[in-house]
Amino acid sequence: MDKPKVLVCSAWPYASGVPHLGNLVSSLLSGDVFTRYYRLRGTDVLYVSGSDAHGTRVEYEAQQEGITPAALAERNHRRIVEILEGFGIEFDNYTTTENETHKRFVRDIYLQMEANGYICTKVEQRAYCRACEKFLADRFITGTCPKCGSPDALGNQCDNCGSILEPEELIEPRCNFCSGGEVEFRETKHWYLDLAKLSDPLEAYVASRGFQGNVHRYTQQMIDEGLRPRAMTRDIDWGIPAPFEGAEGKVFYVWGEAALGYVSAVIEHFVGDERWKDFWFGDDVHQIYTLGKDNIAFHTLIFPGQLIASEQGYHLPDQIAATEYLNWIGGGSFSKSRGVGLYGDDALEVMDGELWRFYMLYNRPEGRDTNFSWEELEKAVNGVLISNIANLMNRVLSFVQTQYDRVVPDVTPDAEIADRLREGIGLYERAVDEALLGQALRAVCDLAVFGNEYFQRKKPWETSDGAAVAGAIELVKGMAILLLPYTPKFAAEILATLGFGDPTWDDLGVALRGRSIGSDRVLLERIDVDEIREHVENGQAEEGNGEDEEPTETTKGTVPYSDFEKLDLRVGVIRSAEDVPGADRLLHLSVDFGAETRQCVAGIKGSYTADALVGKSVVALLNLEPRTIRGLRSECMLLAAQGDGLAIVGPDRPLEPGSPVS
RNA sequence: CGCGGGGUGGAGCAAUCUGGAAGCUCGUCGGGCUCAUAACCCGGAGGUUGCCGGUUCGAAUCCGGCCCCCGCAACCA
Repeated sequence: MDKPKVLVCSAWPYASGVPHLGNLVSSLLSGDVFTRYYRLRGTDVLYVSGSDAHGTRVEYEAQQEGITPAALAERNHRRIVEILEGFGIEFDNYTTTENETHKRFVRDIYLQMEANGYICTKVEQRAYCRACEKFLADRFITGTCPKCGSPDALGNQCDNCGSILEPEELIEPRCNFCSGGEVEFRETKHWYLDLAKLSDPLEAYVASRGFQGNVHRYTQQMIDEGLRPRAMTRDIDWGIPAPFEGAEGKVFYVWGEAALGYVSAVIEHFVGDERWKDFWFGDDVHQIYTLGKDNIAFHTLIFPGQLIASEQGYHLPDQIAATEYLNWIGGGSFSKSRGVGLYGDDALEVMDGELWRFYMLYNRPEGRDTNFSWEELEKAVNGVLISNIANLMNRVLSFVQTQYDRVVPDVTPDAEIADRLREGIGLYERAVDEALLGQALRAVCDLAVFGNEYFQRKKPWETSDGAAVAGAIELVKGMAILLLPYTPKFAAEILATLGFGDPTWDDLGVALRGRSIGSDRVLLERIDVDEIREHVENGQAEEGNGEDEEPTETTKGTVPYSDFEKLDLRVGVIRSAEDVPGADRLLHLSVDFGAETRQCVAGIKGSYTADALVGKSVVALLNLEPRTIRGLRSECMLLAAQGDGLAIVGPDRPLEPGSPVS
């Protein structure tokens, strides 16, 4: 890669929430490392992304909170910007899909695609809720599965039997937005990107880029299945209005417009000036995209397809740096509602962003999914970064400071070090070229292991071996430069002490012999993982407990008795309990309340097994608004106390099922 | 038979494409050093590479079958 310009693009975080560690390492943080690396090398780099403000999820979350989608998106956008700052992730333009430049660009490019014949339309039957007066995405419909008869199949799939369904197949479909509204099917017209027509140019494009590993696999899989037109419009309110004739009231599908933000964000950055074209036309630019594996097809097929269809001659993505997943302890996906995982804002509260950067990049999921673990966090931060790397740097710096009066011995550094350093730099460069940022970082760690061994072996405190000291400090400088993209603050402090206030890649070749260095001691403090863990787990307990949003104070304020009276609390007996397939915390219970038996989906599997629950007396809230969880309708809520694990609340002597609680 | 990824000493990984003495980091046990943030260095123990079968002079690696874990499909990259 030796192009004069590099455009780095990170996948757009959804404004329906805030990014978690997995989001960060896959997209935003990886992009930041690339950007810092190429900038360090003197390349003209631009780094863009933004918050994806639109779509059903934002609309849904906003409705749950009772605010407008725009307000929710704006609030989350601001939170994301704060998180980026906390992790030291710096953009040239971090915008949102709500900006006018983007909206205008999306309309224009779609009209170009249409004019060139790459947009087709299709009239289809789509689910519509009369109560909500809107069309529903497939996964917002629940009904009875035509294959297995489970009453809780979703519009796109039945979780019970695993069948892939079409929404029309559901028996007695219901709306999930308003919890139970009747669903009917109405005809509606949608505008499609004709990927079938783009198939040949896309295959040629994919072949020309030689994508590696997972990117190649996922893309090839889609090509092999045959590319089909993909709907780019939706019948929802929140989004960018589709400009096609007859498309009034329809908006673009989020994935049909968010990626176009890679272009519009560059245009916006250069405000009216033509320089944006240097990054989007011609061959002097190399484009890198950072994302997680689920996003691959959008970046290798749909987005390039859109650019090709516009026939404007846009440069197509060169490098797709897609990671596997960073999962939570035990291997589950991050999920805010289940209280699984660690989100950007919470992470920054318990540990410095710079240390998180190191941890995430050291454990960057390349080649396979990885799991977060406290042991790994401690190992990476205390063991590798602090004890090994930072200690070596401090060891050598303070040696020169105290034993050589801050002057690097003016002798030729030991060639062994120069060789080793050159080898390490080579490994690092090749790894970054292949988007293996974790591997590149490990090359630096290996240099630190070597450095400690070398210093020990040479014993300069006994031998007064100037060449060894001069060599060691060259190694420290080299490692610090290699670390700049990863731990920018720490590396810059080391380099400043060595006299490199504004370091560049070329400083790798600048000899330190005979130079004076500063007197600062650059130390990183070791972390107390147990304490961090405790903070995180307490925080999760608070959130996982109340479905109520934003518990602002420690006390929740008072409620009038009339409000309490509204709660229909009763004693029930659990008659049956079974695991919910594929869910790690949920149990599907049948609870006897005397007059009736209700089903309940409870997130208590972590503390109770299904078998242990049968026959247990519990207290439950019966008139809580029913909710469909993982396709199963939950008709009541068990009360459970949250402390050291969960404890189900029940009567303290046996009572008739159905007895009221007050 | 939905698609994909993976199973290698206690933990996390490398080697698998291109078969040829099973390697690294951490932990553990023992020793050393004292320039450095109780850091750092050296040595030992610990694996029949998920299971079964096949190909081969030789299999972690190739082929076939089976078992298990994870992800995708819900507010997720």
